Formats: sequence, structure tokens, C-alpha cells
Amino acid sequence: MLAGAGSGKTRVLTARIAHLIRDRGLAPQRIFAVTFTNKAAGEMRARVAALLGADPRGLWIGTFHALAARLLRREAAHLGFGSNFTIYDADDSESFIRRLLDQRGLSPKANPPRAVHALISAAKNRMIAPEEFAVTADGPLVRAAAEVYAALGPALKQANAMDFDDLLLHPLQLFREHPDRLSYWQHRFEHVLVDEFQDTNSAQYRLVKLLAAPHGNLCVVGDDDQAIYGWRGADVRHMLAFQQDFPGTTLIKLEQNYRSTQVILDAANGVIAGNVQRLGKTLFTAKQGGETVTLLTAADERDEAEWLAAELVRRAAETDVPHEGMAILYRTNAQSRALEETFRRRGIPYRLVGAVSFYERREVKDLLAYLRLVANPADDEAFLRVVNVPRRGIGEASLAQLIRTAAQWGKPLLAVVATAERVPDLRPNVRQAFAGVARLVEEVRARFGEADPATVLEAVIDVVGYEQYLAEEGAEGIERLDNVRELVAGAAEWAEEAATDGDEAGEDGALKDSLTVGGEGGTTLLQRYLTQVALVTPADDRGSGAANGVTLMTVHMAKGLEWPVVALAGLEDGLFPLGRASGEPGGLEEERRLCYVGLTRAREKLYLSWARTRYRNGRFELAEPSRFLEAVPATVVEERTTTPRWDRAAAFAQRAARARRVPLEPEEPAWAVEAVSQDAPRYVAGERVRHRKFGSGVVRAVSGSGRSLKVTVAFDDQEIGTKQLLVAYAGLERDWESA
DNA sequence: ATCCTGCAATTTTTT
DNA sequence: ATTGCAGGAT
Repeated sequence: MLAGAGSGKTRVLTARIAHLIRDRGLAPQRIFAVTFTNKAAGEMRARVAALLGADPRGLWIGTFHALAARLLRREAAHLGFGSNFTIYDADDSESFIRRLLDQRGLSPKANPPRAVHALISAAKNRMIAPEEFAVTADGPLVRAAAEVYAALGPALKQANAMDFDDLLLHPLQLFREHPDRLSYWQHRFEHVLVDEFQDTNSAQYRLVKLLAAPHGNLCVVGDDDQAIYGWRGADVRHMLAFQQDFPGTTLIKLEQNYRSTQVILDAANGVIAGNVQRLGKTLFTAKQGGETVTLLTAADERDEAEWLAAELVRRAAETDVPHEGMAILYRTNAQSRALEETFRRRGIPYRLVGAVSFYERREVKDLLAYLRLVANPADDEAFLRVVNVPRRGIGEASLAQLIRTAAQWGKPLLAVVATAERVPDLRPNVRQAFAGVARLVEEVRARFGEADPATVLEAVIDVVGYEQYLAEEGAEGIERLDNVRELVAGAAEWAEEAATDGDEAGEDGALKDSLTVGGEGGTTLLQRYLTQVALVTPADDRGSGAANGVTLMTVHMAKGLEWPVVALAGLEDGLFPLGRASGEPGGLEEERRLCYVGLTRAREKLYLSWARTRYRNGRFELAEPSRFLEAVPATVVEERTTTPRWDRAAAFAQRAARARRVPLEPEEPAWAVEAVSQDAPRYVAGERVRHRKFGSGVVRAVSGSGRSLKVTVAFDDQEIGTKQLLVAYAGLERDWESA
């Protein structure tokens, strides 16, 4: 099915699942349905339940990664893994790679683990094996990556861990090496459905093809104009290949849009028309006319944020659309800062999605690492994270010695530490500390290994003395303590749901018979909880929580969502389209599709904005309007400017002139100066400010500029005294009360 | 030798 | 804000 934005493709998929179960009498566990986010899976499940009047127990619905993890928990033994394998997130993978680099004498400075990981991940997504990768490797970085890639698979297996990419690749390996397992799953799932098919990568498509091969009951829904994950290995060409791979395919086009007004579609169609590589389709709607699109020109990002915030507040007051019905979308996460500051200062409710996830807080990661270690004693990354938390007097040198020994013995760190007395060259106190960690983990595992995650968490907190450890950190520790409580509460809530829905637990019995390897077999609650936590993303949080207000998120995360009022911010050349992305082949077209996705999120009213100057990468940069703006038909646009000196035609002319390499007149100094003066000294000596941790104080001096703008503040609290703070990070507020 | 404190750098998009 | 790194203190 080729379905345009807002044409109701999710509704169609949902109806199909319900139809299969109710009218065709298909058991829910025979359906394999892939969605793009966990959140979407949850919603779709709820809608199916509503249509059926009962929860579709046993239905396999989720992201590729989540479904694959679920399958792998059951099949791990065939691949040489334990069913208790850990899923490494990007951080884990990076530090794991860092250690592999170290071991090989490759400098992490010259070969940043992040870059190495990116290279390996790209190779995996294209299903390029290490050997193949090594052959084509040229340049020192790629060579280093090839070396690490070759060692990565065995090392991960030794740690009983898989990274995100492995979740997709290991099922393929399983099916290749164990035809009986392939056959089992092929017959287990009689129908396969895939949403957002345009963003499927090779491994994912292969998986789908394999599962659907015997029966061909495969239904995919996608929109080539919304393919925005090419950089992650997704390939739109799968949509074209589909009809050849599955002869007899029925192609259905949905071109009626039920979401947006004609004005908004005119804007979106205008932009996407700039792309050459399209299957070709033009959306239409019954909602003729509509409010015009507002295009704002702002002086800088702060000005842009102020105007948008004020405008949305005005709208919320004057129309029946509440703050929850509005969103501001942007290209990069960095842009959220100015927006967030403004919203906070003005006291406007907002919901920032994606910048820093709850699960990325230190205390949460610490505790989850303990949990991972309880579930999987071979998880070296988890071990290294917690071995000295709280401080146990274990230093870098001792750890290096431990790692060396573990490598020699070919054993996981925790196992080595359990016999710490046999590790050579350790000081007695360190040896004792090591033994203590081993004992502690073992104790929790023995007593609570089979318990629900909340209970295990509480046991860890208790045995480790984590609350006390946080309490000793002072005021900040108290805040972290709240997060810990929230984590435990969340785990308890999860366990409750998992127990009642039980669709995985229930199916384990039936499944055990089919597994040739018996033994432990089933998955524990703890393993399932850790899977879920590893695969949950900020995007999945977006509905939850009491927080409601204007949504702030990247355009990528907005895919599949909609709001009555949407603002697309930062429409500048170099930012959107992003300079780096447009350099790559097909990059500009992908940026254009991304813009199209952003525009089509709006139901009733669309704002577009750009800023003439913006802080980027610590520099104060002049910008020009995005080329995408030119493609928006002038007839549907109403222009606004915060300072009325600029006009759109002139800027386009200027850009055109630059393109033709005609020498430019000097930039008008008038507004350059104005912009600087507007932004530079937000703080002046003598002003009273307040800091989150340090309390109130007086600004004594201001130095530096841009991102390195510093203020010297004399705090009221004598204990704290005078400090130099980096404005960009200090989160200072003006202190009105005690002025 | 080891630990701790203060300083610099970080960000394109995400499972 | 968080993480990694250098240099001083123990």
C-alpha cells in the first residue's frame, strides 16, 4: 500500500488486524505486526482491542527491534547466547569499542569510539560482514574500525550481549543456520504486517521476506515521500523491489488526506515537488481553503523563540486549541535550548521530547547496570559501570589489572572477581573490595533473581546502600533520590501490567515443547523488563506523564504524529536543509522529505520561521532563508517580521546572487549591530541572579562571548562565595524577588 | 601509585 | 549537564 501523509494508513492497518482476528478467526499470536515506535505499537494494540472488544492476547506487535529481541530470548541458545543476554545501548557499545581499541593498542583519540561505532553500525545495517568490510577498508580510521569489527562479534558473545544492530542480524543468522527454526517461525506467523515500510533497512526487509515466504501474507504500508532514515541504512528502493519480490502484489494508493487543510497541503506539495526520485502522488483533501501559512523572519533564535511562544499563547487564549494541540518542530536537538529557555521564563507549559531521557540519568543508569549484572553476570559493561559506585577505593590501575587477568582467563569480570584472591598483583584492600562486589551481586541474584524488577531494584538499593550514597551527595542527591523512587515505581507498574496481560508468559509453555534445548528456556520478568527498558526511547515517553503543554521535538520524532497547530522552526540554509546532510548523495532529497514530514504534521495552522542570525557550534552565524521556503506557493503565505526592515524577495535575490558568484554588497551593518546588542550582555554587573544549586547572588563581572560567555557571581551564601559560571550551562535566572 | 578535584569539550537525525 | 582528562594532594 502506498499511502500519503495523513491518509489513514495506520487506521487501515489496525482494521486489517482486527478483521483477521474477528472475521477470519485467526489467533492473535499468529500475527507479526511491525510499527515504527513502541508507542505506536501500544496505540495500535489499544485500537485493535477497541474494535474487538477484547485485548488481542498474544499478538506480536512492536518495533523490529522489540520483536526481534522477543524472538531471540527464546532462541538464544541456538546462537550460543543465554536467554538472559543484555542489550547494549549506544553508550555501552561505544565504551565496549573503546576497550577493544585499547586492547589492540589503537588510540581512542585518533579513532573516536563514536566514529568507529558509526562505521561498524553502517556496515551491519548493510549486512556487510567483518571480512568483507576489511577488504574495502582504506584510511587509518576505517582500518581501525575493521579490526575492531572483526573482534566485536566474539567479544559480545563472550559478554552475552547484543547491540541494536545485532537484534536484527542474529535472527537472520539463526534462520540461516537452523532451517527448522525458520520453518517454525514461518508457520507460527501466518500474517506479517509492516508500517512505515519506506524506512526499512536491508536486514529488516530480509527478515520480513523470510517470515512471509511460505504464505506471502504480507501487507506493507509506506510513503516514499516520508523516507527519512536513509542515513541509518533504510532504503526506499525496497518499496520498488517489493512488487518483484512478491508477484501478485496488489498495490493500493491512498491519496486523500484526512488531516490537513488544502493550504497546508499546497505548501507541502510545493516543497516535495522539488524531488526527482519519487513514485509520484499528490495529496488532496476535502478541507478546502484554511488559514494561511505564517512565515516569520526573526532576528536570532531567541527572537524566534519569543515570537513563537507569544503567538502560541495568544492562540491558546483566543481559540479552542489548548497548548497540548500545538508543537514546535526543529531539525536538530540543539535548537531546543532557546525554545526551552523562553518557555520556562514565560511560564508556558511545554513538553520537551528527546533531549535527555529519564533513563539517561546517572542514578538510573547505575541501578539498571546493577540489575543487568544480576540478570547477566557476563555483562562487563555493567560491571565496569558499577564496580566503584559507591566509591570502593578501586582505581584505574587495579581495574586494568583485573581486565588483563580476565582476558587471560577468558572469563567475565564478575566471575574473575568472585575469586579475587587468585588475581595476581592486587593490594589487599582492593582484593577485598572486588570480592565484596561479587558477593553483593550474587546475594541479590540468589535471593531475588526470579522476582519482579521492582523487588530486585529495592534489593539492590538496600544491599548497595544506594540511598545513603546519594544522601551523602547533598542537595543534588535528594533530587536524584526522587528519580530512584520514580524508577522503582515505574518498574512496579510495569510488573503489574506484565502480570495481567501475560501474553508472553502464557505462551512460554507452548513454546518450550518446540525448543530443542530445554533447560532454563523461559524468559524471566527481569529479562523482559530489561529488554523493554533498553528499547524504550524518549519518543515513547511522549504521551506519558502528567506534563502537558506545547510539544517541542525534532522532525524525526514527529513522524506519525499530528497537531492542530504546528510551527517548523529554524528554516535556514545549512540548518534545514542541514549542510552536512545535503552534501551526501541523495542527502538534499532526504532533507526535503524531512521538511515535508514536518509540514504535514499540521491539521489547521502552520507556522514557518527562520532567524537571520543564530549561535551554532559556539559561533555566531549569519543565515539565509531555507531554499525550501521558496517552494512554498506565495499565495498561501502571510509574512511576518519581528523587525520590519527585511523582505523575503530581497533575501532570495541575495542568495541567488551568491549562487551566481556575483560579489555581494556588504551585509547591512545596521541589523548586524542590532542583533549583537540584542543578544550579547544578557547579564550586567550588579544584577541579581539565581542559580539552581547555589541560590541567589550578584553578578560581579561578565567576560567572554557567545558560548563561552562567563559571569562572575558573588553568592549570598558565604560558604559558596564567588564563582565563575558558563552562562550557556549554568541555567541562571534573574532574581526578581530579592531585588 | 592512587584518588580526587577542577577544566575543557561536547551536538545531525535514532532503534 | 555530563563525561573525559590533566595535575595536585595523599
